[in-house]
Amino acid sequence: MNAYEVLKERGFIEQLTHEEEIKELFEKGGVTFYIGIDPTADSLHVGHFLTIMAMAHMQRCGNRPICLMGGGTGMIGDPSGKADMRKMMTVETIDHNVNCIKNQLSHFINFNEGENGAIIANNADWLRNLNYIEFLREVGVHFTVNRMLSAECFKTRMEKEGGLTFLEFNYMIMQGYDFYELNQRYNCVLQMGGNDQWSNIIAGVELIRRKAQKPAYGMTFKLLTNSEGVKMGKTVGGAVWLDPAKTSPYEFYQYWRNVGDKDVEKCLALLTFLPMDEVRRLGALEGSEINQAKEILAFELTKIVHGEAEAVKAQETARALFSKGGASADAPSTEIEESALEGMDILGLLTTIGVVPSRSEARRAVQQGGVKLAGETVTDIALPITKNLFTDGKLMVQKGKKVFHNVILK
RNA sequence: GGGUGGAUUCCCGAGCGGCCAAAGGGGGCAGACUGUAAAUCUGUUGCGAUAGCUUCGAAGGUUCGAAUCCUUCUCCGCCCA
Repeated sequence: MNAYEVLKERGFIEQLTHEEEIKELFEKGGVTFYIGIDPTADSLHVGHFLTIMAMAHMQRCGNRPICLMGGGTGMIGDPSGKADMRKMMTVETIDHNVNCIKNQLSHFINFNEGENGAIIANNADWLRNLNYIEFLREVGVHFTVNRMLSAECFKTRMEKEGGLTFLEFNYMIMQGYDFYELNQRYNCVLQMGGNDQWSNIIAGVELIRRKAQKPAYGMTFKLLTNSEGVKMGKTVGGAVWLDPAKTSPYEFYQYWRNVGDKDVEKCLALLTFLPMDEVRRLGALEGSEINQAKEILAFELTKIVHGEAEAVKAQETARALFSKGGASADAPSTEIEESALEGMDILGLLTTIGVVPSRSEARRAVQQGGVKLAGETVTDIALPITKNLFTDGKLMVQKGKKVFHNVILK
């Protein structure tokens, strides 16, 4: 199967600039393509992961990926689909983030020397030293404001009150220029990205075609949304990160274990390497059977991101906590000095281990019957925490149905 | 630069000088029902020990009393140039 067929079958593709030509291109293989990543944080998150999977599939089919770090464009901030202007980032933060992300990428993409070993590029290399006048003459001439204004990606910002600054308006041209540079340097002919990148991608395709008189193509992926159309990979606490220090493998596993029934098949197809026959079989499971599919999804995905050992651990922990009344040594845990128990009540315990943010909230949880110690529901909001509640120096605290926390006595 | 409107608790959004910790919705949390799903229903949603304390862009002021009135400042929208 060539890359086009793989991506098509798994449901990645949203839009293509030149469908037939792209198909032909992929049949031949050996395509150099790029995906841009903005260094807005020091870790990648689930949103990026979808594009990384696409990149991995592409590479497996014999194409050469370029990961373009937005060290230069990051200084502007992509306004696509954003309701508000982004905070400006300092060069130091951007460079720091670029390094962290580079490191993470190497877990998923093969950067070894070789025919289709991936390349890391950073647009800071050519964008930060641009000369304004020169740039306007060389690149600016190829864009009409009329056309830019009609771009979908500015739409929200044109209608919203905050407006669109000139700085951000230029983002599209910058990204278009990136594609041109990569085309010149590496003969990169295809840009891929999330569907929110469509306008930016077209800008590059058109620039190359006009300025260099060479073919160039673009492809966008479906955004990872759930059946209600809400972007996935977001929790109240923020994004679901790939960095285990930001989102622990257990939390990561649990996020996928809890996806909605309707989203399982899509996630399996897009986020794992399981063969499509298997994906379809799992997605067709009905009723409580679908839980098997969710376990597999969570396991496979955790395995890709955090490695097999962590995935096994997360799965075992989850099984133990949810089936056997909740005892697992690998649950999230906090160590407490024995002396700290002095005068501590249940509310104090809940806040110190961080399962609730305040004593008020802890009280509510207890009053509503949502707190269990070692499987026993707590009814007394003033319950003192003493050593004899612990078994072998451990106490399993449960808040609600899904939050488990081990307290370990030191 | 001129005119004008606005800034309210996580978000949107009501708010008569006292009955406002502040309506309503969303979201969150907890409970019931379940399959660690969805939908639904119930409760809850500033901090705190009941007391009490600190909130309504910021700082002052008027008043027994202010989110509500006045002054200055900051930010933002709209209109005109």
